[in-house]
Amino acid sequence: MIERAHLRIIHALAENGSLTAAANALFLTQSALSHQIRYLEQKLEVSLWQRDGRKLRLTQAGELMLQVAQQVLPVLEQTEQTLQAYAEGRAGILRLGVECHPCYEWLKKILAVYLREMPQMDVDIVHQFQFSGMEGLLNHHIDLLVTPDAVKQLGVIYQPMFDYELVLLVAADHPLSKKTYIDAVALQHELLLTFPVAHERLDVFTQFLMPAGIHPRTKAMQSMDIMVQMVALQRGVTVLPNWLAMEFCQSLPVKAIRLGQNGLAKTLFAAIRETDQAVGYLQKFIFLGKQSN
Amino acid sequence: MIERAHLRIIHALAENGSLTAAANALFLTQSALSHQIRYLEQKLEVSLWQRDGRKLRLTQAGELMLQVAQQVLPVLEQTEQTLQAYAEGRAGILRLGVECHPCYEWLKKILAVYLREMPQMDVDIVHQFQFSGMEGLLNHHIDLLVTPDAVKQLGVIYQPMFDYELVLLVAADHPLSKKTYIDAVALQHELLLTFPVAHERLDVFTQFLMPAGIHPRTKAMQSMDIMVQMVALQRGVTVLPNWLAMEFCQSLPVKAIRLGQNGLAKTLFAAIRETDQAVGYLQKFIFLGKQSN
DNA sequence: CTTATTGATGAGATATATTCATACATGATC
DNA sequence: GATCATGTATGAATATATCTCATCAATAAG
Repeated sequence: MIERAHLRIIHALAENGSLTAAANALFLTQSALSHQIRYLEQKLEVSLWQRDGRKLRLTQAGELMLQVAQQVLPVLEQTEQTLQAYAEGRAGILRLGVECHPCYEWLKKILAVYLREMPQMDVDIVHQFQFSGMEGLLNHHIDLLVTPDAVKQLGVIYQPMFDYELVLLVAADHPLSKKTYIDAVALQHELLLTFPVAHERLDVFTQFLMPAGIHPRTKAMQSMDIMVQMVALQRGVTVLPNWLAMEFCQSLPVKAIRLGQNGLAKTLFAAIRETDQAVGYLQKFIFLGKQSN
Repeated sequence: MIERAHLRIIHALAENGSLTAAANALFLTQSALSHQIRYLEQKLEVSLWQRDGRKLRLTQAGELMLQVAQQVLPVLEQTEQTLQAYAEGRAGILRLGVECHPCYEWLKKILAVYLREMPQMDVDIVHQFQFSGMEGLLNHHIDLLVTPDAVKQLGVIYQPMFDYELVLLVAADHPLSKKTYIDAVALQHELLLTFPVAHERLDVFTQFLMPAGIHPRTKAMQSMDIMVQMVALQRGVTVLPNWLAMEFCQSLPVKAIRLGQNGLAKTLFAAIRETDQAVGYLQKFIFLGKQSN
């Protein structure tokens, strides 16, 4: 019944004083506006304006409609602007999932850049999932999962973003600190400080220690900073991404050592639903992620 | 760009779960909804929903649009209802003008009935005008003028509403109280209590005393009740509409006497702008006014 | 594997909106 | 008070938008 066009006409009429002027403002003919309102008046059985000399005067019904126009039109215009921003990938909520500690540490770096470049975007970070990050992605709890494991999954595509290497962190005066690389056996009698997750989810176990049948003592710790402090005090060793290890080498008496002769290389992937390939703000995140190398 | 139809579709989709169900709810085909949204998506260059299996899932943009729909649609529906009420003359503001004391007294009676029958109507009563009630009517400060003078005026039409007679009110023990009617001469030596307005605006002067060349002493009074009290105490006489006089005769020792052999007949008219002839709530007022006889 | 349900899409039919031409009304100007 | 400039109303023709129909594709259930 009442369409946006009608609100526009009533508003333009009030704004411009005459139908002719309103028609110009709307890039239509005076006739079009007259017909439109006449049609609406017939439907509503109420007149919205009266001729008063050669001007038009809004009736009480017309005044009501003008109020409504002033309430509704800005909402629609604002909505169109926001949708425009969505279209260009500038606005929205980026819902990210992270499952591993290195992912989270890397994300902290990249996020600052993302938020600076996308001022209208909000970001939600989810690290607790009922089952897994993948399940969260498929259930639409998140829209992008940062993960080192590109497990084949229907409807999900992976994009590599960031390459890094897992390294051993030891005290500068630790016996192992002279080596350029170490084998798994070298860790047999060390205390390995880890994050508090199942060993199956730690690459150093699945890809380095377990294949060699080595099972060092471990101690789970909540805070990475305290973990590194303890390493510096020769109270244990730990495994970190190389770029994090580098940072600690600057400020503390610790050293990073390659795990195995060829190192333990990893890649962080962005996993998104296939249907979301074209979504601007996801593309932008992946683009920035790739640049972080 | 975003039309009411689009909001309706998004809303119906969220409400009914599937496009087909939404289409039924809107009495349209599923095809129509699909085409509409597709067109909007092309214009906005943003997708509003995604197929998820054989259901549809709103995107973030779609969710935004749903929010807007939930904000805007009720406003438009409410507006249509109110306009419906306007159309049936049930809602609006009745802006009344009154210029004479009898008019005002009569209005008080009739207004209670009007407000009871028109619960959605507001009433404004204006009795102060820059120049005249007629000017107020033509300037749209009021929409209906209650007046005893049907002065011809272009663009204004009059409808008779209420007939009454002006009568003389005297104390029950006043010498004149025995008469069935009096002539103007009989008032020559009486003190005439009047409302505080120019004599030219009082019918008893213009239509009874002045034609006979009689100029009794007068005293202007603010309150009609006190005026009548003074009449009862033989401190003067006054002229009132017969229906008001009747009421006082019930409660006080006063008597009403006809002015002249044939009485001083008056009619209250409703004056409205010609352009407002079809306005429901004005018609209703005039209808009730006529019934008050 | 088949079937029922749901959404997408192109073509054609229908409905709606816009323009054009013109009539009508009004207020200003000479 | 006749003329002109300005503004609105309206019928008919045209342009545009919307809807339906027929059909395909995808999917979930039997």
